[in-house]
Amino acid sequence: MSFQIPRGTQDILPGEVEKWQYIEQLARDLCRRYNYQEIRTPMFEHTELFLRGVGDTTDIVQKEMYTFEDRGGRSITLRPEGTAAVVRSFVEHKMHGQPNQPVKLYYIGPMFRYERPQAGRFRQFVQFGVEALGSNDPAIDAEVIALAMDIYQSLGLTKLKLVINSLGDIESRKAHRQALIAHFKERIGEFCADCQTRLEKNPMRILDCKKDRDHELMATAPSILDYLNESSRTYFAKVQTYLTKLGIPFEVDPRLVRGLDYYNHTAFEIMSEAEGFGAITTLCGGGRYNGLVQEIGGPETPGIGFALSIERLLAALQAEGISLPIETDLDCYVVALGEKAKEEAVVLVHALRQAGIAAEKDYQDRKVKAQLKAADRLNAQYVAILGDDELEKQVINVKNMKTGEQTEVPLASFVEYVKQALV
RNA sequence: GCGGCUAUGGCGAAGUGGUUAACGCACCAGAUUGUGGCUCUGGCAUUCGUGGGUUCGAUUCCCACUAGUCGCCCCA
Repeated sequence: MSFQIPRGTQDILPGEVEKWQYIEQLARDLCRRYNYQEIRTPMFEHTELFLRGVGDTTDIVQKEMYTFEDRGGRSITLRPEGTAAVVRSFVEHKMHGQPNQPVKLYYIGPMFRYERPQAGRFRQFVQFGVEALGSNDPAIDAEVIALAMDIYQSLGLTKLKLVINSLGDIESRKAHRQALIAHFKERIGEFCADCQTRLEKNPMRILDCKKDRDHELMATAPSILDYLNESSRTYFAKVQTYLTKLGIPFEVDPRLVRGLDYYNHTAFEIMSEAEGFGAITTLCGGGRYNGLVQEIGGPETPGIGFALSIERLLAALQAEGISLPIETDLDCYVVALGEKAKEEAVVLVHALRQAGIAAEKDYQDRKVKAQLKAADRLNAQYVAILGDDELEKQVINVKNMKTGEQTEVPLASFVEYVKQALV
């Protein structure tokens, strides 16, 4: 009997995990600069939260949730996204009453969606996301977008495309919805089955259809931008002004519609335009969700955020041929030959480690040559060789692996010597 | 949820209805009885994703399942 990892999940092994750590660290550092603080919420929540938060007409809720009943008879769901939980926590802990407004939070952790795995799509994947709650200033929209771009650019990605749109406020959306229905209604029979059901449920999504994108009615469809009321239009214009001032290039795409129900006003996506990136090009998606806090039971509070997947970020790095500056070198490898020396090596390695030096020794009872080879494989900067001869003289031979130079050092000052040499 | 392709040692990858399953990398050992990265020599799959079927005989043919992969839907 042997076991396999569950479908759509992955083990991140040494050699790969360092990249994750690097990216996570970078994201955390940037959040500090932008003054976003980490929040950690559970990996599962009451199912109802997602029904209300994400929206029960969305695909995520309708067919992608990991939902189960726990032993207490509660319906529990592994979180498919991060925003609903953050907002839940915001409301539950009454963060709207905190002195520092807006409340700026970030999270990083696994999300779960029951989907068919594909390039850049997993059943468990890691999202990094931020949420800014409590401000209606278009500047915060620009800040959130800037932070997302900053992460990608700090990693060296260049083939990026930022697409933004405004979905308007409730009033604007309503007007647009009516216009869309009127536009498509008579000839909806010429569209795909999905679009036909979308007409009544969420006509905006028709614009996002991949199958019918070339239909003549698509080009002439009423654009949300023409239905934005005064305040929505002003808001969107301001966001664009800020982005321009920040030197962030963007493209307005009136057909950008996000799949989660809670979005309004600013919506954006960052895509990779790298060659051979595959069918899924979206690296990051986000937008404003001004009604969500209330929907979750809190006071009327505006909010905006985004989420990006580390898996796709890594894929984009690979597509652009970028390798991260990851250090895994070992400082010192202690080679020992002979029983006495082996015993002493145990002590020496420990002493090195206590002094803050990354040290290793052999545990496979290998010959000197093989131990050197192991040290070489570990990219050891120095190798310290200890045999009976050295022990007798109370010295140890320290070899610089780059230059090949070897120095005889008194055992008493060995740790200090290595420490100095490494500087 | 739907469709295409794939599944052979740690990795990559040949191959055949029939006694020993190429090769490369990696790994181990030796040449070099205490010194790495080069070279040479040798070693390293009771077994070809799992289960079932066809057959005298299957890793090779068929079916199912599982998984990967690419695409659709959707999304991060």
